[in-house]
Amino acid sequence: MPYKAVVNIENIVATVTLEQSLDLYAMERSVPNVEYDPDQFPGLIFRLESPKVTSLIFKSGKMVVTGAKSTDELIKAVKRIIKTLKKYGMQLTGKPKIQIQNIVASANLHVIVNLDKAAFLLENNMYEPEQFPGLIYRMDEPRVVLLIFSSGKMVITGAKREDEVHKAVKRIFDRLAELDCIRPVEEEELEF
Amino acid sequence: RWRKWQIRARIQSSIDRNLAQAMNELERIGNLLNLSKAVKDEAALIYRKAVEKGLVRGRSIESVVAASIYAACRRMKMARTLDEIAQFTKANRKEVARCYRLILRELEIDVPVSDPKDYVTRIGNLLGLSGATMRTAADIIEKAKNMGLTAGKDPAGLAAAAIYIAALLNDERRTQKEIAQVAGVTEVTVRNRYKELTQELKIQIPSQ
DNA sequence: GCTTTAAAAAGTAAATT
DNA sequence: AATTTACTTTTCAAAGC
Repeated sequence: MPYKAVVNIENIVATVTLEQSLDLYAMERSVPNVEYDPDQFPGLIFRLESPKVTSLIFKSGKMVVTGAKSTDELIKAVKRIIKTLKKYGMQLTGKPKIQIQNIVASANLHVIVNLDKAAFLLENNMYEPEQFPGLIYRMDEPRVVLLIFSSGKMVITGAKREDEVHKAVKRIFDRLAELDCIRPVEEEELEF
Repeated sequence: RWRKWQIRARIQSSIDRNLAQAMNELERIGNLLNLSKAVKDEAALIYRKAVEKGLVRGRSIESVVAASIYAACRRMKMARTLDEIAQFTKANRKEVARCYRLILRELEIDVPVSDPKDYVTRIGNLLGLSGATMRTAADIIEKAKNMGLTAGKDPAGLAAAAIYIAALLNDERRTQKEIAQVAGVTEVTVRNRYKELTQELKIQIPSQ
């Protein structure tokens, strides 16, 4: 079974530290299209159209940026968020510190996975088709969680670096192969 | 020395009090679900392990009891959905599921993957179907498994469709609606599984 | 633990048309 | 019966209850 996995980064969650406190009430008044309801959630919600990301901004000057599909997109988005806030009169100084907290990716192994067999032979897994169609596998190294479907498609989450995603996909493919839990796809429609 | 004994005695008495209350709950829910003594005993054993490992701290006794019953049913191959069990508790399905996952992780308990055949037996009995029909349905499930049609699918939905087909083949037809109701799935799910099973297994349904 | 945000996978569900 | 929308699972941070 040749290894021909296709991996896609779907979402990057990152924290941004501005190192200065912010007046979210003033921000809500001057910046358009923001949501702020401190009774519901302490963060102000700011949506950037391009790159399409959503930011949760806190009064401590820390923010959470979600939705980026690459590191480049994430950095570009953070710059634009800060530029936009400045445009509407927010006083921002210093350079933001960006930290990736979680990377969510999808992958396709292009094989059929025998989930019943994998559930029996694999360690640290949970497969409850009454609750969810995927097998949940907690990998120790790299430390990520994979949601594996019988179609050979999967979700990889919990990674902090992109190489961890690729490493995890290769590792689970090898593991499933050695446990004899995969078989070729009869006929696969090409996706473009 | 004395203090250590005192602490141990206090912990033991708290476990005893917890167990006494839990066993009442277990008996109540178990009877409402018409579970046999063997299943209730298994659930009691699982619950006792959970208490000893301190898994009940910060959680309601009722939720952990419900989760223990679910785990016991799975081990004893007594098909019961989480919803069926959770309906007799104040907790919702999500909370019972959380406790169940905790039990699976923290206690070294092996629970086999849910088998649609267990649901065939339960649905067949609830509908008063013949043993022949249930055996036909079990055969359909076995063939579906071998063809890889069951992975990721709700075992209750698969069993419902297999029962629907088997009942038609054995001339004791039941409507999709009544099967869906006792199986705890929607008619749409029964129909979707029915289409897939008849097509992939090339089952010919005699027209009425 | 909860609240909010994003995203994929595949199954199931409910509301419209 | 086909669409659309929405929820199941997993991950992670933020501040506060």
